[in-house]
Amino acid sequence: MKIATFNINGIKARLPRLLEWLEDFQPDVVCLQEIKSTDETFPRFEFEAAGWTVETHGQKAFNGVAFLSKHPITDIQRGLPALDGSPCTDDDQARYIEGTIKGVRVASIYLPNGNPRPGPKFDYKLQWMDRLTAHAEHLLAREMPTVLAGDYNVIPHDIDCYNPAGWVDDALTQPESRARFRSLLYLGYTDAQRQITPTGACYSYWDFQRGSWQKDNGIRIDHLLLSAQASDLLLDCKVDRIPRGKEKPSDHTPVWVSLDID
DNA sequence: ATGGTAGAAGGTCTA
Repeated sequence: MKIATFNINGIKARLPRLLEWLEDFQPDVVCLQEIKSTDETFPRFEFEAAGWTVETHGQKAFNGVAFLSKHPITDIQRGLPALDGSPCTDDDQARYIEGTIKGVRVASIYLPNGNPRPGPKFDYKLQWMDRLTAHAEHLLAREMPTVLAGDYNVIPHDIDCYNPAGWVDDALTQPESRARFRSLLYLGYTDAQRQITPTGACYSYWDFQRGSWQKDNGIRIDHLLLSAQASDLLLDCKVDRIPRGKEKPSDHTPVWVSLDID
């Protein structure tokens, strides 16, 4: 079973490229971020016609997350709960969707960027991460394979950045951001990419500007975190750089895990 | 310090 995460940076602009990649790569589940569409304007039919189950949590113009799945999705939850587990009523940004697919609890996460810093956007990022950590802990109590996949907007270590010195003031490298990412690992989640490839660069994002892709000036911010039950099933995890090199690409490229489930 | 690119919109905002 292959589960991929892909920040597609606009579903309408990426539609033909994404359909091609789905046909080539044949994932079971894709966690999408930055669909930049509402549920109503998501091009649902184009995917359904190709055999995909579609579940979205969108908003106008910004953010938005979704699932594409070859298998049924059950027990869907839209939006990240508040710290106490109750539905969060004052968060109007669509950044989280969760569901069960073939017995695996899967989340598609678009964590706030947090720039500029300091300021309200960085404060929002940190409180969102606190809510994610609290919810991730609740998920462990289900004792089912769980995959938290998405654009975390966190560069976990300097090795995950082409030029750490140039990013010291950025929200993606701040100690507060990195500590909260580590708190997910301390709960017991495994960073699948680092389980398979402990050292070396595994970039998943290259800026559209300054020839970043051509110079491989990338960062690793798209992650798949696995509960122990999912980690026990982990066969492989890779970055698929091919989509980033095509015409009209997203600035991100897919990262995927293969789990030992038929 | 500025601007460089891209997407959703059809004016700026976000990244």
